[in-house]
Amino acid sequence: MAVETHERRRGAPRNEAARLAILRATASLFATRGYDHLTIEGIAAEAGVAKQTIYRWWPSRSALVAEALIEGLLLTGPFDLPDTGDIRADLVAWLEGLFVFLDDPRNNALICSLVAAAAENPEIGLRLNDALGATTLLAERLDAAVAADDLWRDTPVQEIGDAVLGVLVVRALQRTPADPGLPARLVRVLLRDPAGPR
Amino acid sequence: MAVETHERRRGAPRNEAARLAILRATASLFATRGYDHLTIEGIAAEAGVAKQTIYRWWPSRSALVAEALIEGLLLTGPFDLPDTGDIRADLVAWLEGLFVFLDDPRNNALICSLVAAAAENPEIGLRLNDALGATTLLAERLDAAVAADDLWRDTPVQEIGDAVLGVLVVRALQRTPADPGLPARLVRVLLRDPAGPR
Amino acid sequence: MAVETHERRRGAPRNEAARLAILRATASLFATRGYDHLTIEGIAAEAGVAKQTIYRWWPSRSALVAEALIEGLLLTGPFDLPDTGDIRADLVAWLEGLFVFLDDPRNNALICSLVAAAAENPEIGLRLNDALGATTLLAERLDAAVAADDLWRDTPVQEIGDAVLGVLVVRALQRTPADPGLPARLVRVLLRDPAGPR
Amino acid sequence: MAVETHERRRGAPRNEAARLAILRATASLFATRGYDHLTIEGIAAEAGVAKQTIYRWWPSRSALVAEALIEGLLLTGPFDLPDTGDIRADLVAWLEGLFVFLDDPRNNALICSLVAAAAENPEIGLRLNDALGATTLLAERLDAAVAADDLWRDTPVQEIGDAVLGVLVVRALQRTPADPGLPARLVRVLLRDPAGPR
DNA sequence: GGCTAATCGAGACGGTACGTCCCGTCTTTAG
DNA sequence: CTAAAGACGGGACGTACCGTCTCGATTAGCC
Repeated sequence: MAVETHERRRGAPRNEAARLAILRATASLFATRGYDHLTIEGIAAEAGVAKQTIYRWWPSRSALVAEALIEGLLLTGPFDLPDTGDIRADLVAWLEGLFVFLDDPRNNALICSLVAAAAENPEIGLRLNDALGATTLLAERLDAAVAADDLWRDTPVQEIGDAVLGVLVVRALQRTPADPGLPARLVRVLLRDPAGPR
Repeated sequence: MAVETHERRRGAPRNEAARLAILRATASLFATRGYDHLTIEGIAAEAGVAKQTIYRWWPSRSALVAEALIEGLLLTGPFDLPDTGDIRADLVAWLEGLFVFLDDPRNNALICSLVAAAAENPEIGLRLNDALGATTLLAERLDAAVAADDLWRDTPVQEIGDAVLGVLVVRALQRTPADPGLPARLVRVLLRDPAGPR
Repeated sequence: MAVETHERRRGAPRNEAARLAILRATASLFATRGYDHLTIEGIAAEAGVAKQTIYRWWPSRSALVAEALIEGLLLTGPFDLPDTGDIRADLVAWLEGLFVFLDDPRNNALICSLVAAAAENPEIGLRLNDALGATTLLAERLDAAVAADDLWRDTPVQEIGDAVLGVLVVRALQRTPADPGLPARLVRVLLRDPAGPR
Repeated sequence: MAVETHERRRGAPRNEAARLAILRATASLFATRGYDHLTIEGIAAEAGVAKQTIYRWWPSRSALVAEALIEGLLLTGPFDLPDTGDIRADLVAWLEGLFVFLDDPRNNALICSLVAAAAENPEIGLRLNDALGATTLLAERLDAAVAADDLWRDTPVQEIGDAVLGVLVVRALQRTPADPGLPARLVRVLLRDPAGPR
């Protein structure tokens, strides 16, 4: 019978309060100052912690950001994806919400900072989908729509998710405000209705 | 007309050799060391130039990168977009080339560095399209295809370009190698053939 | 004709005010806190100077102390060596002054700190003689006394100086207060009068 | 009558093996790395002991050195003081041995390290005499010589010992190699023969 | 030709953050 | 109660760059 022997190490165990304080300080400073300007010393000071305690558990600044992102401390999402039965209308509404979010320069800067962090740490790139809901919410909804025959059977759900996230990232990097028709046009491209106009 | 308004100042004129040496040093160090690790002092040393000469003409590190990008010193492209008459096949071939490019970790790192620089400087984000050919090449080709009735009249060319660039960026940030079918699936999503299977 | 071409280096010249502020801060902190507890960061802060400015010109903490010692910022001396014609009486008086100086714990600590610094940096050891006057004052006086036939012709002046300094150092390290007869006994040993008692 | 007053505490008794390992590690690291560079963590690692075990029994780094010195782990002496009947010749020979010892830079560094430790801890200063034999050996010999009427009755034995030790310390701090005549000149100063030349 | 103004190299400077080392204390498991 | 293990807050280390500045040297236009 597989007893969990769990060979307990000697010495004081890791201080969970310190870990949380560090991640929270990371999130707070990341949001207010951006990824550049985010310093280990600043985090340590904000968290009331010695620098070495950070270096003991995280190999880099970007790893801190990745963990804070995973813990949901960086992006408050999810951005609700409505379910009215019309998959295209729902998607347009969801994208409109995202573009409104991006219109606030502070949010735009937040996304840019996340992208900068992702450029240093692949894990952040991988988690960006989840964090913005492009994977969890969108993929589930698309899968359901495919199952309900609202979309073609061979719809490449993964690629659509990447494209949505990609457009968001690219527009965030360009700091161009979205024009009102953008969400609809995007949906028209990504979920082209076969009965649509030639 | 066209009077030489350029009111000639007194004193020594700007040293073009220094300007070029600086941009070349920027490009070289950017390619080898990445955007983080790119330092003004390093560029000055590599270019055999005083720091002040850099600060005199560029406001920031990212401005240097932007100018080097514009001058075509960072990305050797363009990645040729073939023209066989079949817009979808051409696009698939072009994307395959880009994903092969991204499969080399050094190129992937280069793109990530560019994205990191873009996160600091919107101009770099705007130039990324051009640099990767997503605007110039792709948009022209799509416009031509629309004109030739190979694509719907209302095809949102701009959005497709953003989506293509976005997918490339997102996959670069995730460092995931592309599977062989990806280019075809992407083209199927973005340029859905209305005569395709339901 | 030997013109002093004095090949002038380019770049800003060394800031003499900063140099002095650093040495003065060194002296001040050395006197108040002791050699251990003397930190580069503390000196930089006290002098209102960047750390790098210190590291640019001095290789180590002990080099700072050595230069401060040479500049006469550490020991206020000289401890006057009286000249009444009686070399032995003069020496006794001088030593009494030195032992009174050592009786103050702060002065004792100062000497111990200097010895600690000398243990790291030979130059400090070499300058200790001068700083305490054991070389300049004492040696001159002894030489004069030899010339005046008040001491044997073969009196090893250098060794007497070392012995005097050595006794002071050893007693400082032991923190033993000097008993009143010590100076006289020392002089009796070092400048034994041939007509003295057997 | 020798009652065992040593009120036996509860719990595990002090681990003598650990104590010895710590002192031996102290001595080893002190000899190889010097007093600065001697760290509690280094000693603990070398001795295979927890830091707390050191802090439980010794108040400071210098106390460790003091105890290692007392246990004879730091200086291998004694440097034999020959006894040929001629006190002056014996002393010259003994001093020559000491200066030869000091001529090896590693020994010189060892003495400097001891002096640095003494600057922090008076006890080490007090033990230095014993350790170098300046007290035990020299003082006994001088006392015997006085008793045998080879030296004046009022010879200040203590001061001569301090002077010898002092000269050694000062020359060690100056890192000046001794010239061949130094021991003889020192003995001439310290044990001046009244029948000597004027 | 002298004057003024700008550029350029070199590099000193005050400052910030880096990542590492070690301090002395505390907390846990083991004996 | 001792001991090994090791986490912790703290402080200083020596280094790397930042962006600004002060130099001497050079190169133009202007009187």
